[in-house]
Order: sequence, then C-alpha cells, then structure tokens
Amino acid sequence: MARLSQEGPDSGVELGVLKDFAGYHLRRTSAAFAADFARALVGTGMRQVPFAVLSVVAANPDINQGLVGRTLGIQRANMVAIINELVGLNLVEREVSREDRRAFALRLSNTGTEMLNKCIGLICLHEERLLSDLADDEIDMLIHLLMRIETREQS
Amino acid sequence: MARLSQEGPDSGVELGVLKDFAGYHLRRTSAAFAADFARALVGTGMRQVPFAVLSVVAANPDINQGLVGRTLGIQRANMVAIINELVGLNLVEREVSREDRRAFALRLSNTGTEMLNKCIGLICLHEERLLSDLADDEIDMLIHLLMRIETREQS
DNA sequence: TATTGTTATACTCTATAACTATA
DNA sequence: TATAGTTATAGAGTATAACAATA
Repeated sequence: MARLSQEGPDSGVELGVLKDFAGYHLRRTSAAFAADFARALVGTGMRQVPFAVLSVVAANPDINQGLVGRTLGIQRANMVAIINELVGLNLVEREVSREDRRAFALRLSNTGTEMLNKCIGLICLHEERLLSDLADDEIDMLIHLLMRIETREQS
Repeated sequence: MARLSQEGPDSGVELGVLKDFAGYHLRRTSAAFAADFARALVGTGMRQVPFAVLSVVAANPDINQGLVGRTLGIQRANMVAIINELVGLNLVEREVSREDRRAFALRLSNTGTEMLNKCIGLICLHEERLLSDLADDEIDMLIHLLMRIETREQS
C-alpha cells in the first residue's frame, strides 16, 4: 500500500487514551458524515436536521411538531424555526389539528415529497461513498450496534 | 420487559428512510455520548474537545498546535481559543519551539496530567454506562468499524 | 512561496427560561 | 395543572478570509 501523504491517519501522532474511547470515534465519524452530507446535498438547500424532519413527517402524516421533535431529539423551541423554514419552502403543509387546537398537523406537500426523494438519492450515494470499505453485513452490524446504544433510556 | 414510558423508542412514530441511514444513527448516538459526557464531567470544567487536546498533547510531548488540530480535525483558527483556555487553566504549557520559531511546543503541566487522569476515570464510567448493553467484543467491533470509516481519505 | 499562529466574523446546532393558548 | 407552540437568548462548535512572523 503506497504511503504518499505526509501526514495521513498514521502520521506518528498518537491519540493517547482517546484511541480506546468509543465516544471519540463516534464523534469523528459522525462529523465526517455531517461534512460529506453537506457536500452531497449542496444545491438542494437541505441539511441533516431538516431532512430528518421531512423523513419523519413523510412517514407519519398529520404528526405534530412536538412529536417530531421528541422522535428526533430536537427541543420544542428549536423545532419552530425548522418547521417555519420547511413551510416557507413549501415543502411542509401545516394546519391546526382537529383533535387538539394547540397543535399543528404536518404533512409533506408534493414539492416536499419530490425534495425528499431527490435527497434520498443523493444521500444513498453519500452513504455508499463513506461506507465503501465495509461489507453489507458490516454496515448492518454497525447500524444495529448504534441502535442498541441510542435506544438506551436517557435517564 | 416492562413498558412504562408513554412514548419510548417504540412510540409508533416511524423514522421513514432515516431508519436505514448509518449517518442518522451515528448522529443520534454521537449526540447521546456528547450529552452524557458533559454530564459526567460536570465540575471538572472539561469538554469533549479540550479533553481530546489534553490527550493528544499528553501522548505527544512538545507537539505543536497545528498538528494537534490536524490530528483531531480542528481548524487552526479554532485551536487558538482552545489552547488559550488550557494554558489559562494551567493545564498546558506553551513555549516557542526550538526547531521552528513560528510554532509553539505544547506539554501538559503536572496539573494538566492530574486533570487528564481524573477525566479518564470519569469518562471510563460514562462509556461503561452508555455501552452497558454491549459485550466487550461488540464494543471492539464498533470501534474498529468506526475507525475504518474515519480513516477514509477526506478527498 | 508556504506555513504557524492569530484575529475577526458568521452560521449552525443546541439549551434554557418564560410566555400564550389550549387541554 | 400540564401540554403545544412560541419568543428570546446564550453558548458551543465549526468555517472562511486575511494578516504578521518565520520557514
């Protein structure tokens, strides 16, 4: 294997205890995904969080803001700007819920559905790119391990 | 298994396509680690990034700022405040490098070494807590899978 | 000409508290 | 009394561009 870079992953610099902490590797890997996600979706105007909201709204028509937020780990207060943005882009339709007049029922517009599908294509390519060194069963294993950690009670 | 929460991980809300994206699960898991890390180190004043810097400086005495940053994926510009903070807390000693008068040589002070060791203990408990549902070989597998993704060329 | 550290700046994401209107 | 959505605000983390000193 050719070693061309002056300062690659093995540049002689030690990570110290960091090397054995899952949290460190999660942080770096997650950051690499976030950066490549942004690159992959440039032009669409979408980002990780708004895309996640589109996905959950698409899968749960007439869901309300708070529940989307709790599902994705986003605070109520921070949902407001996200939903306003998506409504402003005509990707999400928001109307007062008939069951609870405090709440909004959210749905994707046709444009929102198109945007979701366009992004899904780009994100699939992005994931293939970042995961290209792993076999399919390794990717499954990774996702399952992550889900078992995520799912833990937040105490 | 008792189901007491009204709205647990399985609250009937669907994630949609998100469910199959490694990037989503990395993001959520990494966020869970970050939040618990902050809780675990409350009182020490340490955060994920400054701790990572302490670890790298400890493992590479007389390393300079730029190399620490490149190792950890932190921009030069953003390293300045971090190092200033650590020097201000008397955790890191900074002196002009004898090999390159533009650069600083960084080392841990005795206080810095004590802080590092104190944090390591707390972080180990934090990792045990978050990873308690996984067997040791599963944790190893997770870390190895993450390292294989991290290590990819950033293109 | 390139690199080290620096300043200034801006944007995203996240967290908290307090408010309103409904339940 | 609790909940849905809102506003305001603050703090991290991250990104870019431009500068001085040194290589």
